[in-house]
Amino acid sequence: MPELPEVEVVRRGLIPHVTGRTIVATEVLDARTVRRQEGGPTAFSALLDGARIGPLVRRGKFLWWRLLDADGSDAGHALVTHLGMSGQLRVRSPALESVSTAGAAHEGPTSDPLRHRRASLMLDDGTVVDFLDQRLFGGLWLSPLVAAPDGHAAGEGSPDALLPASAAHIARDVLDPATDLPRLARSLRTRRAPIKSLLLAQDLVSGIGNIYADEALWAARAHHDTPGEDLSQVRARRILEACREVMLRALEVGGTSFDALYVNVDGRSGYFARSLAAYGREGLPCPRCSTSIRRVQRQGRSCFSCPRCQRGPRTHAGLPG
DNA sequence: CGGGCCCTGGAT
DNA sequence: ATCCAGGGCCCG
Repeated sequence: MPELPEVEVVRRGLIPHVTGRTIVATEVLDARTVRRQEGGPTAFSALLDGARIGPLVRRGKFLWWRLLDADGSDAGHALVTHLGMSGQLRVRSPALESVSTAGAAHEGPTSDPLRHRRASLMLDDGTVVDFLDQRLFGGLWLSPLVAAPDGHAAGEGSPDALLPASAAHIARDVLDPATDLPRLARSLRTRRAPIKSLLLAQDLVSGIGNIYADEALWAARAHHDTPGEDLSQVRARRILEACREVMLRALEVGGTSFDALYVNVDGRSGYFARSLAAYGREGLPCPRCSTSIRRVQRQGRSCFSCPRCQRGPRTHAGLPG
């Protein structure tokens, strides 16, 4: 599942292939992929046609492409991409295409590298960027730029404080130098909701999904059910620092992937999955104390934790887990 | 702030 | 045939 590190890997992978290029055509195979677009896929394609690609910027799990007019001036809007659950951005060059096609013909339809292709952008040098998405939770759209109120760079890779209006409600992420961790920790401590819900709330702190939330809570020896208001400042900070560390570590090895849905921009999977300590490890030993990792459901999502290292507020009470 | 929904395909 | 996976948005 693409969370911050995976999206950052995609951003870095795309940059050399797309920056400075011009979009000469777009193809929308599934109209549902073009979301929140005034005028729908038709307007989407019309506005993108002829646009030049400027900086690629990421905030949390949102990745946007700044666009320039033909004369190099800022177009005032950005191409926003969100990978959702299963989205991928893949780069194809004419030279590689024949290789891929040959491989697919040999191995059958399930290994078709363009399976679940929903949209494509054709660039002026022949490069094609494909958006693949099995579950259709991801999407592409154009959004006008607005200024981030704090005046800092809007996200990783941003030349200025401008960001898409449709991402303006997304908080800065824990890797953003403009994020004030102590202040964020204090704001978590004003909330009654369980800490894991708070870590997943993208309008408080962005980029964290179910996997890294569980990993960070494990690393910080914190229980997912602990209300934010019950955390000390030190403990809240420690959890946020764990979020930062676990995502930096994932970034170093190219992101997480374990169900073959996610691959990076070159089509290769990251391999952080090997070093997951809690997530997806129900019944397996905790790497710290060997107690069996336990899985419980919260708000329809799985939570994996060590019942010994991560003592919670309700270990004896009625809730399952 | 929690629950339901979107959506597909692999597992059971 | 049914369940499960979950990011983000919308609802009450």
